[in-house]
Amino acid sequence: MPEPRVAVVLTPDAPLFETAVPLSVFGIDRSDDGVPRFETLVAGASPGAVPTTAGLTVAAPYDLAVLPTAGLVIVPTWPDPHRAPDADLVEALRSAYDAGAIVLGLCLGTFVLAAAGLLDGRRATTHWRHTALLAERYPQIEVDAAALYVDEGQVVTSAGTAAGLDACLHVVRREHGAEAAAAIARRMVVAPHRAGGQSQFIRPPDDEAAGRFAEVLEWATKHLGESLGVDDLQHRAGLSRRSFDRRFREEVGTSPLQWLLHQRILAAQRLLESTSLSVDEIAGRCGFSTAVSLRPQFRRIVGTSPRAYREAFHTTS
DNA sequence: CAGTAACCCCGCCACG
DNA sequence: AGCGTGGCGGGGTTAC
Repeated sequence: MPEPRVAVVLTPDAPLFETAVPLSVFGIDRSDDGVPRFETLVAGASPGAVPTTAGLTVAAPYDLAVLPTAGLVIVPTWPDPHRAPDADLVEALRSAYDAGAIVLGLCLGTFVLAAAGLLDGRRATTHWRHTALLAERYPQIEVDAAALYVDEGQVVTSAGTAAGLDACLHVVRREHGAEAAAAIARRMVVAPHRAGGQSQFIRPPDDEAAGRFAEVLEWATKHLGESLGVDDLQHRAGLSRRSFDRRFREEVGTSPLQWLLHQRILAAQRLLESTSLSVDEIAGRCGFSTAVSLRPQFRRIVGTSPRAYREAFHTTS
């Protein structure tokens, strides 16, 4: 099987962070973690070197001709929502779409997709500062200002900056499975599921079962202190134990207990960062019976002891 | 650290 | 045949 080809558009006056987000997800070889390798091509929207918002200048090795050859095309940003995208970018995007490519617009990249007509009659989102402008200029788009990202199948759009990361991971998950997405998230050291909960997620409307699953996960993160077991989650999901285990791995990319342990450790890290509670107290609040049971898990997942973590956090920031 | 009890979780397979 | 479900077994992991 050939490596899936991903094209990332380098836009004029590129905001560096937004451009780097999809490259960090797709452009790094993590095949040693079981993640598929992507052939990631950076395509310049205009020839030559491009200045970035970070003050440095970058050059793209490819041009817009590669867009129609890619299976996934990402427009990470656009410099200014009032500025109309160039005709050749719009055209390249359209032919990529017509060739069957998935098109992903992050942040203001949504405006480029809109200009290409790819969002007509669909739901979409963009950076919260410009959702009103998007809705005003494109009344045929159903703008969802509350969504982190919106999945319309062949077209996916995300809200500002960091939500682009969620959208990229979502596409990996959809196309290559939760296990691959979880592995990437782990390597990038981001939470595979936003701490804020699943309520921000806009899922495909037909995905009822997955929505129920998400509800259970959100409930679990709010009751970590009650030392829930896997059977508590299973019971709430209303599935048999066997089906719950199976579905959990498909949906989340890890086993229920391992997920729970990760959530507990994440909670412990937050408390270590933001409070001066004793490790014992923190252990209790995160669902460990004592600090004794917290410590080995903390070391396994974070790599240090709770105390060392707290100290390092406060001296680094 | 060591021992034991409890729990997890995934292959296997029968069932609808 | 194909597909999702769920009981069972038990090696492996985790809790105390």
